[in-house]
Amino acid sequence: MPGKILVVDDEPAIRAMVRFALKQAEYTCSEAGDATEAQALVTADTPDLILLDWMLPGLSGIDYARRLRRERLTQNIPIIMLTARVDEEDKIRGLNTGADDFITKPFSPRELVARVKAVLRRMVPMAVDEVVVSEGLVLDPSTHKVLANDERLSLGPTEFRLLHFFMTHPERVYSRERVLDAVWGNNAYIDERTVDVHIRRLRKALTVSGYDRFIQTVRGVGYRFSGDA
Amino acid sequence: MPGKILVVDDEPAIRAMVRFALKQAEYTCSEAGDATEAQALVTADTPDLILLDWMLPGLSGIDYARRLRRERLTQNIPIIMLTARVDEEDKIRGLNTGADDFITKPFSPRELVARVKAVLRRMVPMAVDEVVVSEGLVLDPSTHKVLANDERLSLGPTEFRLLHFFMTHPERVYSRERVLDAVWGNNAYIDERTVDVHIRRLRKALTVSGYDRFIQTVRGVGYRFSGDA
DNA sequence: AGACACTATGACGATTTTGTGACGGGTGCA
DNA sequence: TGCACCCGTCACAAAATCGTCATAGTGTCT
Repeated sequence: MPGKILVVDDEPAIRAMVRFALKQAEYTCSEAGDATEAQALVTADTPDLILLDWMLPGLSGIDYARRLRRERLTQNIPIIMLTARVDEEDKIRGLNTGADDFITKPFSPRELVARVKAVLRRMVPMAVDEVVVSEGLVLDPSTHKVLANDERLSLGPTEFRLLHFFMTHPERVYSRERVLDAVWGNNAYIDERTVDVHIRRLRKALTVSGYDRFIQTVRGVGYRFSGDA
Repeated sequence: MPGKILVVDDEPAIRAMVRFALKQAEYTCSEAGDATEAQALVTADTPDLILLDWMLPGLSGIDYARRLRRERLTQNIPIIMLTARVDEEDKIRGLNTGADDFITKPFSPRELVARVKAVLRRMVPMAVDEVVVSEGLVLDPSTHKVLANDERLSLGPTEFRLLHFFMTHPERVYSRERVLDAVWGNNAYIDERTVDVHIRRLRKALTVSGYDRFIQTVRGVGYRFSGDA
């Protein structure tokens, strides 16, 4: 399950509490005391969610949130604002921060985790899959796009899953049965030959950019995805 | 926690109990015995949350909730429905009331306050008024206008929110379920295919200026907003 | 070479998914 | 009250994808 969370607050006590609560819920978290520190951590290892204190020394939480929203790389990261008092909430709300939620101090660990879960569930779409790359072949599950040498190629759902499976399990031969389990699901009543057909379709799609050679047939055993012939 | 809460119930005993419990938790509250009274109070001083009895003399709680949801000014106010018996809950749930939570009578003051707190906490800022731009497409939430190549195009409220969502979450694929959550709200009981229809309407609106290509359908998964084909 | 086993490929009908126009209901406004 | 608009749902059309089959092709072993 996903969960790198960045906590930005200048009060160590708060950070400690938050860290404890998040650990409890099996989230990993990193901490920063101000926007500068935070930015360093963000670029180093992009978090899945940011807990951001409203009042920060230096660049304020609001301004930092705006900045994050403007940058392409970070604009999809959900932000939860931490505010000291409730009446600040309305103020902030009117200030075009891109906050996805607010938590008012003081808050309980339970409350914190509940909100984090809610926001992650709502904002982070689908699975937090990683982009898979293999010698010029790029497969991105979150955008559902496949690029072969910067050239976009279109695959059907099954072909997409098939390629995804092979790209994440390269250099190894898989029997048709195993492929069926992995790509179609562990309990599909599908003829094994069907795998051949989809391999064929996938190959055809990859051929236009010369990547069909990546899919190799191992006679009597199955198929393998590999960079070398 | 400041919170103006409107209690709508025709039984004075219930109102008294609720009033007491809420005062205890430092909420201010106003009371109404039917929808007409309630509406007067709502327009006079918009509450932060409404406790609404299911059965009311005159306009029923369900109908009143629906009405509140439809009006722009009140559609963001969370509503907690009070029901007499548990099995009514499912019934109401299926009726597209916009209720955010349910409480079954009889209930303890403790439970009441807990639910009220929870719902208020869950309130997510809907208005993030920042102009969003994407390759000649300009969307301004504050004026509620959309420009495509300086050409004004008119969208319905839902289409507007849909476009806003996609423009602020580009590239990624979103399932119909996610889109419903994000655009219609987390607790709308709406058929998933409705998303298709609104996508269709949005596409038609964008077509005149050639921006319909931005909305791509990913078969078997959902939709994506992206500049490149 | 010939037989055999396995794989590649194109076609086809069936199924699933999406696009689209229409309808009825509801609301706000004149 | 009548009108204009917007919404959610439906039924049907259109399109994409799927799984299977028949057949051709390829490799392997004797």
